[in-house]
Amino acid sequence: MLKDIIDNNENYQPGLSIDCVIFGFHDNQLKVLLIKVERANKWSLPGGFIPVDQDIDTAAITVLNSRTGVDGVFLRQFATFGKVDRNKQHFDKKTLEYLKIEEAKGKWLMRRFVTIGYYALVDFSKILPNPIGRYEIVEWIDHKEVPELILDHREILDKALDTLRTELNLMPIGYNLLPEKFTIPELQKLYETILDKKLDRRNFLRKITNIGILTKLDEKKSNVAHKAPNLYSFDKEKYDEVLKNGLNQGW
Amino acid sequence: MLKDIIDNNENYQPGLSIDCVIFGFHDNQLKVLLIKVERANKWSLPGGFIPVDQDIDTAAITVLNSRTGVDGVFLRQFATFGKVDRNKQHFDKKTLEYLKIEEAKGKWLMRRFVTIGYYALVDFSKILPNPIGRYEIVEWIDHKEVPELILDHREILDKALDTLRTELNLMPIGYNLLPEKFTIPELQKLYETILDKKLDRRNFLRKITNIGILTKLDEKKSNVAHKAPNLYSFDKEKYDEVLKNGLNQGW
DNA sequence: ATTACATTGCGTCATAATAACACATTAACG
DNA sequence: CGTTAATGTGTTATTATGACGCAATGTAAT
Repeated sequence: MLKDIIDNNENYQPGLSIDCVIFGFHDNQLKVLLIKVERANKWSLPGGFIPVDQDIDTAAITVLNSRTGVDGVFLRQFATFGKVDRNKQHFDKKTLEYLKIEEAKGKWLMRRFVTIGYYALVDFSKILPNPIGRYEIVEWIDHKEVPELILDHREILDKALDTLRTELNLMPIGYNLLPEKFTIPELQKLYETILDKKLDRRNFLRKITNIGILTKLDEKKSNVAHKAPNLYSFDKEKYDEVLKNGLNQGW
Repeated sequence: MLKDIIDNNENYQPGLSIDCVIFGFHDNQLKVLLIKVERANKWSLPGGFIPVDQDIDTAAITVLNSRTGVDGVFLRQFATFGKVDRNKQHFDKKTLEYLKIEEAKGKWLMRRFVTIGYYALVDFSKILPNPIGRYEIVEWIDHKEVPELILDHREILDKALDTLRTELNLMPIGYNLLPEKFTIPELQKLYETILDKKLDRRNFLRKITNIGILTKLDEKKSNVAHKAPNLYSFDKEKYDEVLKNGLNQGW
């Protein structure tokens, strides 16, 4: 991958990259898909470069798809990061030597890269994290236990989560993060996890059902301790409508 | 400006630009600062390039400042635009010939540029639109009467307005768009203009004052037809607090 | 079997926010 | 000096929200 880009850097948008914050939900935890290259001791967000003949949104889809195998999911640009020194230490001379990249060829890697941040919401159960090459580790990590990340990836992740929190007030969420059938308590946990605060069960039920995007199924969750909760699914049509028009108009 | 960039394109971030949507409010109209180069028959958003030794936010401030003379105002990144063909027609061979740019030197201008969009809110009365060079026309234009724009600038403008509308529900607005002293009806007109819908006077007053960011002055607007409205100012401290914490939490 | 217990489902009530509207007040103007 | 077109203040009905109570349900311990 990197070799391809170095040998053919004319084919890629110079000085630009894409980084994806891929969110999943599992075990009542909001997880983030992170990548570790064996030689490094820090993790990073899955990212990539932009072919000159692709829209940036298309390039983002490619990044997401190459790591998760899924497409057609929720993927949204949220911010672009371009501090002067954001990748100063990343591709320095030492690293180039380590990677056996000729200095002339790798010089452009040492310049400042501006990166466009996208965040994705995916169904954890449908994803098989996909390492590219032998030396790469791809893992879901609880967003509360994210280790040190390279460059400004921590800032990017924080901003993504912040955006998600804000957009939670403007749009419905869950369709892309939960399996097809789910319970209200599960959906509530998702909200609580993202917002990092407790919500009242009863008020949550009222508010979420009032939106009119849920279909109550004639089926209960099985194999659970205590009272079996009812299963729900999203009414895709109404969900998409609300997603388009937004909720909580305000004015 | 362009000549400087062509001669020293090593000093600028390649393939990247910045475009600013600068909003002002005057005569009950939401105005946008647009630029027309004499040779062209289309208008464009004020934009610029990114020096390799500057943060992108800093470069955006520079663009805003060079056209308006103001700084320290509200300036916010809202989206990045990078469709493959977004500047296909802009710097084609013909244009390079017209501008007397050698093809070798101008070649990089013909490639796809990705542009980072910022929007600014400024006090109309404090701005003297500032043309750079003799052949440039800078003008405030009512957002409802914006003529044809170059490239995808129409899309950028629309997205900026859309973002502003959404953020109106999340933050207070007006401090940067209105003069120091203003009336409630003026503030309401601002909201109505941005949202493009009528609001009820009495409900607006209640809601806006309940936010707790307004100071009622012991002074009335003079020289007005009909009953003289009271003057208000923003309580900067409380305003900034709300701006930071947001309003309409939702969940 | 019976009981304890954690969790779900449904409901209540007080309070706050919102939408729709009535009426008095003010200043310019003919 | 009354008309007119604004502003300022208040009222009411409806809806949304926040804080709870209590019964129902299924698991697990006795």
